[in-house]
Amino acid sequence: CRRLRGSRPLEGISLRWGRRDWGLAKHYGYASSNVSPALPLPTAHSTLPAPCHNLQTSTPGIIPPADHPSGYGAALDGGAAGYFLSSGHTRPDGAPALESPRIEITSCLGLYHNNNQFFHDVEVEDVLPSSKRSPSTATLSLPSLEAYRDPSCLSPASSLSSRSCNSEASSYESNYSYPYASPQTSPWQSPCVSPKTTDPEEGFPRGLGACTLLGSPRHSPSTSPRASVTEESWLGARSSRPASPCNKRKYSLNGRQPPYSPHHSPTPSPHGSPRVSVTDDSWLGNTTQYTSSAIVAAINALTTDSSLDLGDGVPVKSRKTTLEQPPSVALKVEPVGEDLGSPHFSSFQHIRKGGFCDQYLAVPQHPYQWAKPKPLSPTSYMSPTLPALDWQLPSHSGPYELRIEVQPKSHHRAHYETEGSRGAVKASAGGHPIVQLHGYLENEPLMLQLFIGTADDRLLRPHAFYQVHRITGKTVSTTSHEAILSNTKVLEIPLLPENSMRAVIDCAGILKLRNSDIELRKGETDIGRKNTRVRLVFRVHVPQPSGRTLSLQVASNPIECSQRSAQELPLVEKQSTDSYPVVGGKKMVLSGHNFLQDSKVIFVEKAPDGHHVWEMEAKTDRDLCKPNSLVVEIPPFRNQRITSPVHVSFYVCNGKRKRSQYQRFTYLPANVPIIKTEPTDDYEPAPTCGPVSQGLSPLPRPYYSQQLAMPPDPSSCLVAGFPPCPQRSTLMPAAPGVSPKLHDLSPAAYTKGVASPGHCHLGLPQPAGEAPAVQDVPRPVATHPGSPLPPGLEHSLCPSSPSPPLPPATQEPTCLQPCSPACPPATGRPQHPPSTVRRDKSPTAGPRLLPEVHEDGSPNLAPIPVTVKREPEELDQLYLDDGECPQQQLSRGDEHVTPCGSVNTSKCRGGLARSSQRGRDTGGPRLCLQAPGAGSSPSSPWARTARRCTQHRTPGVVREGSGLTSVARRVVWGV
DNA sequence: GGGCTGGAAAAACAA
DNA sequence: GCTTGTTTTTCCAGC
Repeated sequence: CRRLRGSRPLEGISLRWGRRDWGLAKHYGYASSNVSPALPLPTAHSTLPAPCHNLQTSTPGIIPPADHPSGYGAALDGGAAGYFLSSGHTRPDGAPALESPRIEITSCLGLYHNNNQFFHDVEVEDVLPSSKRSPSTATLSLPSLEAYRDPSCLSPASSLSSRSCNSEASSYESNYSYPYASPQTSPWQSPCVSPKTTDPEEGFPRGLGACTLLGSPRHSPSTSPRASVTEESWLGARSSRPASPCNKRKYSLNGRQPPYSPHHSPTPSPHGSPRVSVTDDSWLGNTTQYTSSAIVAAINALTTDSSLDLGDGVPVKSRKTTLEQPPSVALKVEPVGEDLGSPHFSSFQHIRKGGFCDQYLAVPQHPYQWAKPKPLSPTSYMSPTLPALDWQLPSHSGPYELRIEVQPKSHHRAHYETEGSRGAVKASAGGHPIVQLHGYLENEPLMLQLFIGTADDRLLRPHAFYQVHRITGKTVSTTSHEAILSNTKVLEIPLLPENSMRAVIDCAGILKLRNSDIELRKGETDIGRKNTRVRLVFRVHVPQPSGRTLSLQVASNPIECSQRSAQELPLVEKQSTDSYPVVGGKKMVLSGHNFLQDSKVIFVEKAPDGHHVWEMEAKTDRDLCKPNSLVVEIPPFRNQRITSPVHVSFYVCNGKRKRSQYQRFTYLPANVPIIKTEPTDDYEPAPTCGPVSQGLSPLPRPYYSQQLAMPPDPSSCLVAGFPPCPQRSTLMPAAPGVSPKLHDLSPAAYTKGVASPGHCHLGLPQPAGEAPAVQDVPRPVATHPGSPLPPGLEHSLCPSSPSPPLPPATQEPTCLQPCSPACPPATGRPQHPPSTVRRDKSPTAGPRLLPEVHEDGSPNLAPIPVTVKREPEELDQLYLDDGECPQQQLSRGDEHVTPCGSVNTSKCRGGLARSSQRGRDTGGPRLCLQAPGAGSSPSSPWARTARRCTQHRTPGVVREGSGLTSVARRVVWGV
């Protein structure tokens, strides 16, 4: 409230809302981010932690999931309910908590989903059990709606439906991983105070961010309503053309990390999305990422006293933005029924309110469109605790399986707001992607949700730079409806029994948001440059007899959305062979796109730590080379005496920076009978695959480094809120340092539809009918009661292991095995081999023998029997995603960065990579943090600040430009 | 006339 | 600080 009374003219805000944002705000509750610190949050404090599911997991003080019938739902409980119910409109002193204009929101759920049942309380009463009813009303103060851009600046060409709706859900990843990232992540472990996270939909994912909000001073009265005001915002309308560099996000540390509010949690509030930006080329190891995140959190806490002169070097604009604090927001929820008080419900509603993450920004929405009540309201929406969009969900559970019958094309040029639509995503063979829910025998239609997810090596989550775009017209046969969940546009498509619960996705296009716009969002740490791959993520919520909802999710194969990439980068879609004896010599046919006669195929073996152990350029048959096919001779493996399959990878290179993603390949022992596995086309994906995998893709398996690093334990696949399963604790203990990777449900799954171990867990753990899948704590496959062992499960044992038949193994071990080398050390990280090569400084020509990290035939390499490897250290490395060691991961591109593994001793050169290379890095212990900032240009204020800080060993902020190719922004703090 | 597309120039970045 | 190569974003034109 105070914020509204602050420097920013309230009138201005009103105008904005009245003009365009009103509808959205009203529906999505921008208030979330505006929670006033001053609000009486007796419960909030105690329950705030809930929002941050990650934290919950790691924080004893947080509501133990065990106490809750449902997994993450529990987390939502206290926090949400308590917060909302108690916050009310009055302050402790009895004074009205909300002095600023408020919006009375009715049936946020309904609005959110446009479900009738939630739309009106009355209806809810009549139709839904109290437990499923949402609070009748919520009162919001005018939030500091932060459109990612000024409404007036919307490109004329933009269609309403294509207007950006920013996704920020990715914060989840960080949250999720924190518990495992490092013990040092104290900030994360502390109870999250932010009520923001109470939102089930986004709460968890953004938990951190949310927490930050609440716990952060950002909510302090002084904060301006528009925390994320961009230059344009301040100055007014902007041109459709990016006003770069002004538009470039120039974060000040403050901007990202709000100061502490005495009223808030005593524990440092993690700042919004701590996630590190990762692009194809810049995927820095998770290690760094997470560590950095934790550090960021710590820094945040430290910086709250503002004693640090972080402002130096920070663009005024940035300061302006950061200094402002969002208007305080009060959310009043009036429970309709007894159950409304339940945390779940409250949480859900809260989420619907737009989550407290609106601090980031409000995306210009289509007022009327969203305001329309949705006619179809599948029961799935009745669940008050739908999982957040960045939650990793299984693709199948019990009899149900959500499957992508027809995968989308690997390329689809996304359109900008300034452009007209570029049409719906198409299927490779023409037509459009098709999704079907199997095992559902009810007559009630369900709603299929579709959103654009990430396709990098990290956990699947809404893509910050892309949004689904609803396509309409006479050519579109599938009806759809847009909704926004957690700032992520979601297309809702009915799944009708009469259509066999099958939907042709011909109504989904992809909208590209300008990098500068997204990067400017508060809390956004991802970078858009070269982050152009996405996946279509489908979700369906199946109501269970128990009244709960089972949520299934499946992601498509990666889709390259950039024009250039689509035109120039080689893409391997299929490979005729995925395994062969070490002797090599066999011809392998690669199918894909953009192959050239000069294309090179490089085989690479990586050690578990990511080091390249071996590299070999395979011979290609130029005469047979075609744009869509390439014939390559499998090179002999470096070691002809291996006793167990060795997983390697290869990629096609068309020249500098034009490399395909890694593809998997397995060398078999020379004396091992070859099992015919080709042609790939013949391969039939296992009917049931891991959770996140879509498993239907006949396509080859785009090789994702972390595919192999799938979390062995079920819990790992779960949302952060879940407590580690017994198996995990037993088999994979130690995991504070466990890499996030273990939780990663990478795209691996989608290759060949084989689920990674982790995926399997996800899929199996949730007993149908027992409780909402999303709320159930995943259990090891072996323990899963009602789930039959999914066919093809054996594949999950080692997704990366293609054909070699693997002896039957128990599911449990299977799940635990991911970290085992059996699953190839994550190898590839798309498009970065060169970096590694350079690092290795090994000869580039011909086979290279690098220091072997592991011996051939070691148990690690043996696909079976599956053994659990209890080596935390290795896990840490594994989680670096593609198996690259921290150093490697940090050394993206030409930059050589030392991993910032530890807070106090690591020597970080990330953001200062360039400076360091130029001898400006004075070295010494520093904190390496990721933080938003300005361009990475050495001459940029950020870089200068960083150098200065480094040289003087003073805190500073460095952020590599949005175009970071190697390392995300980070904060370098001289110690 | 609007939606789709393919190209490509301009601008922004990064090396 | 300048040059050059890349990548992103905006425009255009044709279907």
